[in-house]
Amino acid sequence: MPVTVRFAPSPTGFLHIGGARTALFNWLYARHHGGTFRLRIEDTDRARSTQAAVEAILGGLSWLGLDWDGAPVMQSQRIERHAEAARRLLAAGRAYYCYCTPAELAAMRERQRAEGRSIRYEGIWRDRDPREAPPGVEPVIRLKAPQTGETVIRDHVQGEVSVANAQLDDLVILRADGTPTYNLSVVVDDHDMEITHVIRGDDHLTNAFRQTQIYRALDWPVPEFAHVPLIHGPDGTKLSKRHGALGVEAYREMGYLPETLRNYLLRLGWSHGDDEIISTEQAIAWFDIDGVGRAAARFDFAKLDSLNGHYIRSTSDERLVELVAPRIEHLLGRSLDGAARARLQAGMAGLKPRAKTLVQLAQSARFYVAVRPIALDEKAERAIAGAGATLRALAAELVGTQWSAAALESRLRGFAEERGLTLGAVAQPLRAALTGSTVSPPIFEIMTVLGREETIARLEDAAAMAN
RNA sequence: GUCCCCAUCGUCUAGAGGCCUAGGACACCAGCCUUUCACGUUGGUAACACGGGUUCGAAUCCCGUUGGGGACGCCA
Repeated sequence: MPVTVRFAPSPTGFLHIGGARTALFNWLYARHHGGTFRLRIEDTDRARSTQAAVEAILGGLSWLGLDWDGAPVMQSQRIERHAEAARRLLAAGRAYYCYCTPAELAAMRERQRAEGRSIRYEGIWRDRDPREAPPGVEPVIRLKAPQTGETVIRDHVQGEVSVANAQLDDLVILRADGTPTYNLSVVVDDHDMEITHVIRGDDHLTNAFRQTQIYRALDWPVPEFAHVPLIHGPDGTKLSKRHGALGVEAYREMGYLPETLRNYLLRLGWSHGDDEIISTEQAIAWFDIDGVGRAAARFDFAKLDSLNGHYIRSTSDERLVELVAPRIEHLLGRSLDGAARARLQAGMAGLKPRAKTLVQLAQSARFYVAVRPIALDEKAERAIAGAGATLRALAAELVGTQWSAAALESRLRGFAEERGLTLGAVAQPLRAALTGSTVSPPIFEIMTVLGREETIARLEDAAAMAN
């Protein structure tokens, strides 16, 4: 049977990093096995689902490069089909009406909590005659779950996991208003979509037991399960929207490349020996569930940064200019003309090994396209303080110098030597004058990118400021 | 509280009984390279949670303890 997997987010917020990894694993599994990767939007919580969230999720997946097969299934459009399954179970005697009110159930849970017992529905209406139903109460439908024995799932990550059926209660499958609940909807949709492998977060492990019971009641085959450990925050607890989990678009804004995220997320919980830098092609070739570990992992920005630096370094100058130009335009509050972009392009080779993120790259590239007189930071001001005469002499010296990095370097070395200065003593004020900073790419490279006229003008600007 | 899961350097992990004096990556420290900062490169600090078994032999198997996490909705 061909592999069919799905990613089934609920559109109640952005696509967070845990969801992104789940999507990645499903996508890789499908691509590796030549199968199908489907999307299902679980929007049956009409109160919390929003169209904006649907778009954020689709946008996040697209940015990550995870393309799905076919149109996304909107779960809300299938509730009639779900309800029908519930009615079928009712007719077959595998489900029953329950007339408990939400208030009664809350009181029951409260009592159980107080008595230190496990919290579950006690089957009050399981065998009770519906004719005893209190007037005016719309019933829910509950699954008549097995009460003895155990339910076992064979999970591809967790192994064989079983739970005593006595631990599981008769869950609601259809609400009083006639709408289906989560576990029923998932089972019906996974069945109808012919999902062969359910790969999802560990937090769904207990749902797998209930879903297995629903599959059995419906006489449907149970799919393969793979429950992937969760990604924890730096504090070691589940990432959630309420404690700092970020959407993938936040990572984009912070200047991470999609290939970085793919590689990083892949290595969080999955491994292939000692391999760290793994291209997407390689990942598709290598990925399988047996490489997934069983322990939760913590998210670490330091490693993400390091990986991103690697991918920035291996990205073409052209693409980097495309990515960084809008950020610089935003910083500057104006658009860049062709000459400015040409400078960025020319300077990119020296800029990119110094950046971990596109944010840093934009910041460090800014001086190339800044308009004179450029602003100097504090350290740069200190670097030129008292160096006015040197900078002026340097400007004069540069008028007739051949304009290549090699020629400039030998000329500058001579200039420093004549004055009994180290190269650094000349280079630092020069760097400060040209870039406004004490940290930059190689100074001779910068001069060739800036050109003679701009270089000399910036030197004179700085000289004037220095004394 | 009940149930389920997990446990190797600070972090991500390799490890499927002898190849382990436990390997790699990030971070950190030191050196080299060097006009600054990076990049690169060399070296270093650093872990099998604990206690019992099983075995000639255990990071690897079993049991327990401890610690961590997850789930217990007419949310998904």
